[in-house]
Amino acid sequence: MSADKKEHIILTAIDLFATKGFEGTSIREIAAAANVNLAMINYYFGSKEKLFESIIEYKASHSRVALEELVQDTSLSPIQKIDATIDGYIDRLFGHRNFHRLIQQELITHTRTTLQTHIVNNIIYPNSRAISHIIEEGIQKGDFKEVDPRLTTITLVGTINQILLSTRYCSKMLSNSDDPDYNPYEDESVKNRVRNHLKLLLHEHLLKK
Amino acid sequence: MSADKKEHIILTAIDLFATKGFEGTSIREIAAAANVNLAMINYYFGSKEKLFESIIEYKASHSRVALEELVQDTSLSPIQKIDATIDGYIDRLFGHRNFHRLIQQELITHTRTTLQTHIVNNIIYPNSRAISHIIEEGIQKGDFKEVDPRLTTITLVGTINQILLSTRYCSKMLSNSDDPDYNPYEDESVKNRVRNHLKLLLHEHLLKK
Amino acid sequence: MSADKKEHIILTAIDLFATKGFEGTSIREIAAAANVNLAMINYYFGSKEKLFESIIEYKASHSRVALEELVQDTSLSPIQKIDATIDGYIDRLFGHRNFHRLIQQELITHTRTTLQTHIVNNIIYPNSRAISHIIEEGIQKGDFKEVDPRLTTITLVGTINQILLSTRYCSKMLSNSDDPDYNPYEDESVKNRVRNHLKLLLHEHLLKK
Amino acid sequence: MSADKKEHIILTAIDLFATKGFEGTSIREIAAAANVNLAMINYYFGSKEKLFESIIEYKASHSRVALEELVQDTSLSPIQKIDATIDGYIDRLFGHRNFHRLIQQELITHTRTTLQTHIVNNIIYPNSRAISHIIEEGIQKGDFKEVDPRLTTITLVGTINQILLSTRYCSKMLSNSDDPDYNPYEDESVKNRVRNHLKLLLHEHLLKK
DNA sequence: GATGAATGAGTATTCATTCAT
DNA sequence: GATGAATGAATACTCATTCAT
Repeated sequence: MSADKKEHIILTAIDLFATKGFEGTSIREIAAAANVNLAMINYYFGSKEKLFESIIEYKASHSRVALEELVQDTSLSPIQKIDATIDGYIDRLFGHRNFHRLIQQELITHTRTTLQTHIVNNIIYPNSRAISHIIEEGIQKGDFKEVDPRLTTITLVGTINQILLSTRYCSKMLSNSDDPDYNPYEDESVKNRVRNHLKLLLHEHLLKK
Repeated sequence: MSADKKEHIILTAIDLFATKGFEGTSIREIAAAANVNLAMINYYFGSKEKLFESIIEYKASHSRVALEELVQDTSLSPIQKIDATIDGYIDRLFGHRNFHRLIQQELITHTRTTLQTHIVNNIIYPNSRAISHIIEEGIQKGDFKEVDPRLTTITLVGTINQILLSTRYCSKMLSNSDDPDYNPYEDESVKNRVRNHLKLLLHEHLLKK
Repeated sequence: MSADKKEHIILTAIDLFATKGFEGTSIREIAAAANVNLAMINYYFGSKEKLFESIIEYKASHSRVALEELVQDTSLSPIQKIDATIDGYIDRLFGHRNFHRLIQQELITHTRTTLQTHIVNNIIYPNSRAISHIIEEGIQKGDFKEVDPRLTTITLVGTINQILLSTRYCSKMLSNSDDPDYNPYEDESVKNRVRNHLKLLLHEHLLKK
Repeated sequence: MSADKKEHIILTAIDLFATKGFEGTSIREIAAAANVNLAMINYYFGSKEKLFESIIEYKASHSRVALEELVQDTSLSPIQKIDATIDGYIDRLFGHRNFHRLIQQELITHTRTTLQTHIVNNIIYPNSRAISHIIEEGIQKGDFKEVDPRLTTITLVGTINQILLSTRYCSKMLSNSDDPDYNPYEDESVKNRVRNHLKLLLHEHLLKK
């Protein structure tokens, strides 16, 4: 099968899984939505579960986070790294919100434990730890106050996740909108507002006066 | 059927739905786990979906949030209300984390739109709005800075949600533990740490110097 | 489900499995032939494999062989026991030839090893050993010659099995018939011929002159 | 395709079919085990069923039984022919037991009727009839008693078949062994024992005193 | 001639739900 | 009111086979 077709199936599956959940999506639906033969999905991915794993793998390799490099960049001050992290996170997660929701769902439930361990150990935790390292570096350098680096990281990540959690909730909270067609994640003013809020919040929390 | 039995089924279902997702849980499993007849669940709740709605309803009525009252309490200052909110949220959500995860799952996915609208409109949004009101009150009174009340609310709620998201992630982040049997949510030191972090964070963010 | 219906399914399945093999028979076919709902078979037997096991169990309990008693019967001489065994075997196996073929198929193939072990250890081997015991008793008593008891048993059992193996082969060999509708197993003259042959053969082989 | 490759596929298929049955074996498995392309099997043999037929054909032509010649050999007495038959059968069938089991399976079940007819008419029955002819010749010559030639043949063939039926049964009966790795068919002492038993048995049965 | 890719029809099994009692 | 039995529709998956290259 062409790599294109494989990618097409994966992208289709991400949207469906994100929208209806893993168990709530049948490979029939995926096949229909991707306009490919039902048997081919099993033929090429092996099983529904392996398709899921392929999605994780695909995304992990295609949207590799630049956080590690950021941590080791010596040309930036800690607070500049925090700002860059906020900007990068918002751009990336808002853009890939369906995949992000997929991951969130997988983390909430306790089925497929080994896959979950993989996601935490190789995707989620490394990112969070990188942010924590930046904060620890700032503390060490004397730029930042003696905050709780892990919980500060969780606040940063959690704020964005809370926004991405539900379109409906986000629309109501940030735009007072009940319009089901309004997409707050592609509204630049919303993104800017989130960026400013997080930067303000973390500057106050981290920087010594 | 006795109300007790009904409650028993609901509590059993919450745990299963939270752990395996709505579509990932069969009413057979619920019947077996609750030790009741399979047909009885349909007989009393009507359908699997209606059982889900009953869970929402039951929880909404049994753990009604005291936030509305808090907002209107004139004996407390805004920052005292914020502190009380943090304490209350942590206690309540950590204690009912399975139901909370259930709600989160429902919000992430887009199936059962009307139920989701119900949850957002009647449970999640009112709570968030109440917190926002407290912040707005603090701004109006001149106690708080001119922050973004909605996003500050989202930070408060999102931080706790991020912690509740995944036991595994939480254990690694807050206790450096890979032990699958360790339950961070019943570790008082973890709860205290979260409380202190959030209060420090929000005091800095909200209070004028 | 009524025991009758369960039995009906089992009897239908025996015929189909015997005719088309285990993997060659679908539970769809069984359901159709037994005129029951497809899902009910899985509902009551658990799986196709468990249905197979139920067949074994059912037959084992319904056609318990009287061989053990025969062995310990002190009123009969060893050669009388051999004759009784021949008569009993022919009647029973000719009558239940489809179940018998089922067992044979299961023994030839090496799938479902544990079930096969069960069949050999609990059904086939005990019967053969009982016959061997009779022969050993005859040798010990001085009635029989010093033959190989195990191989003599195999000859007895193998002769009958060879006849039951294939209707077509049996018809050609014993009746010179190519008529596909002719059933040699319900032809009394065939049964008699087999009985006489086996008795003559074994008398010569076993009895001292 | 080279004849070698074709033969390789056939030999691989014999083992798989014998072990797991015709319907229990997929051509995918055969392709994988023979290390050839899946499509090639269909391409060269036409279909799974035709592959089966090719196996029959291949074996029939490669292990053509010398029985016909034996019958017409005038230099041997009837009892010498019987002895030669016993020796030849044991050697050949023990050596090709997988192919033999394949044939047995095909005879037990009633699927593929025309193929079965072919096997009976062209392979099994001619062999059995040849043996019967030897016996009839012995009777005619006055060497043998007036036994039932057909049933005596069945006893000869049936005894060997019963031994070949199941490794497990054979091991338990002839070696009191439960060791799954023990192969009684390559144990020379077992073969000798069978030879001696059959010769003794048939000499007594056939030869006039 | 040989084969990777594709597919329609099939498999066993599980599901939520209904119904007769 | 309560429940064992039953069922139609769906599930993931596998199959032998075909076909374009």
